[in-house]
Amino acid sequence: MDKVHAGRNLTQQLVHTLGAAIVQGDYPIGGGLPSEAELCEEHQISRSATREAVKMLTAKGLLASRPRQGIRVQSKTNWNMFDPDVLEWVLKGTLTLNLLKEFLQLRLAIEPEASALAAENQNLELISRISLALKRMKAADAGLDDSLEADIEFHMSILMASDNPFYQQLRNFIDTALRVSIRFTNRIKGVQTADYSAHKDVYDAIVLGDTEAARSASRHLQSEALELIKNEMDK
Amino acid sequence: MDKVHAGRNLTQQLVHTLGAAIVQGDYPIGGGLPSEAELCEEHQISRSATREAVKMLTAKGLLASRPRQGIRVQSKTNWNMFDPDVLEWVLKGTLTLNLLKEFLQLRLAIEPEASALAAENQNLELISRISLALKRMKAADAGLDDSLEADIEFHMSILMASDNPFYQQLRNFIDTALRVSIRFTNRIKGVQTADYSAHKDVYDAIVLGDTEAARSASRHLQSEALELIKNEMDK
DNA sequence: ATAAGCTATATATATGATAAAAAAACAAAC
DNA sequence: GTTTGTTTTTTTATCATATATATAGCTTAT
Repeated sequence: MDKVHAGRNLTQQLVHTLGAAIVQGDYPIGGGLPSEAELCEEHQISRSATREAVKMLTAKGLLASRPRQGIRVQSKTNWNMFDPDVLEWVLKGTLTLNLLKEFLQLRLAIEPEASALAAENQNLELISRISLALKRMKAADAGLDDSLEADIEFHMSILMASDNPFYQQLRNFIDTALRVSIRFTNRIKGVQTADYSAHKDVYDAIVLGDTEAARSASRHLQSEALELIKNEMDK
Repeated sequence: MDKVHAGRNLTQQLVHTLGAAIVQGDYPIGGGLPSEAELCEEHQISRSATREAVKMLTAKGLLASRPRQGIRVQSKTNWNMFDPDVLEWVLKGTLTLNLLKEFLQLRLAIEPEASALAAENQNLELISRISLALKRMKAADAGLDDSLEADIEFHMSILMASDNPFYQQLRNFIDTALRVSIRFTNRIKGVQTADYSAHKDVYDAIVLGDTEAARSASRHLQSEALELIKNEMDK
């Protein structure tokens, strides 16, 4: 069995194989994929499984199919970039400094506002999770915990504390992106441990209920990372 | 033929019927849907069509299915809220002032930053589209164009001008949400025509390349709408 | 009591046949 | 010669049925 797809059923295997291939540009946008029958041939699976995979990719905005016209790759503007699968394919397939920059430009919008909401709402239970994540970061500095996991946990708990389902839904999105892009950012500079105090600033502002300070501390944290990438791109 | 679903094939009809029903809470979260076979019975369609619909809803994060366990509704945190279909079902099915507030809290993060990026990038071709939308808004004030369409076009063109694929991808999302929620916001106060000058402020700052002014003008525009909702909720 | 094995039942997969849709080729009318 | 209407053809869409596989719950051996 294909180790990459272990644990998945045939349909899901094909979804991931095709999804990654499409995003990587193996099939021309607007142009056609192999026909249903040819896909069965190529991948040696039944029409049911093939059709179900195509339908799932259609649901994610990557494909469209019509009789006589075949299966076509949709234009990029139709791709559900916020679908964790699609995002993962995009990041793994075409990760560049420029894409990383664009991702950070989005976080620069999201996280400061989420922090501000967290400060405003004062949901103590959700805020305590931020505190725990911060402790994990400190422990990671001392080599007692995983730095990446602690960092992710911190940012996830902020999104949760916003108490807004739209921000909360972005957890999967940011989680996926952080995991994929971390090797990139870490390679550039000693990012992982240097910014504990910057993270603490965000937490402190949230605990105090200082909306404006939370927004600004979080913005500071994000824009530093963004500047790092921009500098790297200028080289 | 069911007029609501005209023009769609059977699979897509079932996707929308089930999607709307799930989001509205017709089926218990975590609990089960009718079995595959029962769904065929109920909707009088074949297993292929039924399975393909279930797979599409699975791709959107609403369902999960396993042998012997059946088809289950996923918890809300797994729903791809940024999928235009899901968003439409959520907004149409459960639109409340609170949900509208949460949506505006997200726009408050996105649009100011998109405006800032637009000002920074100075992509003249994309910026000219904002100008056209603004002209349409003015025309709409004089009854010569559709107010809602012009307003949507304005906000879409700003997202495009950000020149960032993640922001651009939010076009579908914000487009859907604006269309559904407009009857709500219009009902509250004379929102539609009053804010031409506020929109123009955003455009002017972008044209001048004044990043900070663009952010702040856009933020002002969004937060006014948010305050309106909050006041309404306090009544 | 616990773990290995069995059973029942749901989805997963395979395959054949038919329907419907739409592009392309063709024919007719003007 | 261009337009308009019709037929052809190809592809997906749908249906029906058979088989495989996975798993929750039960059974049984130890």
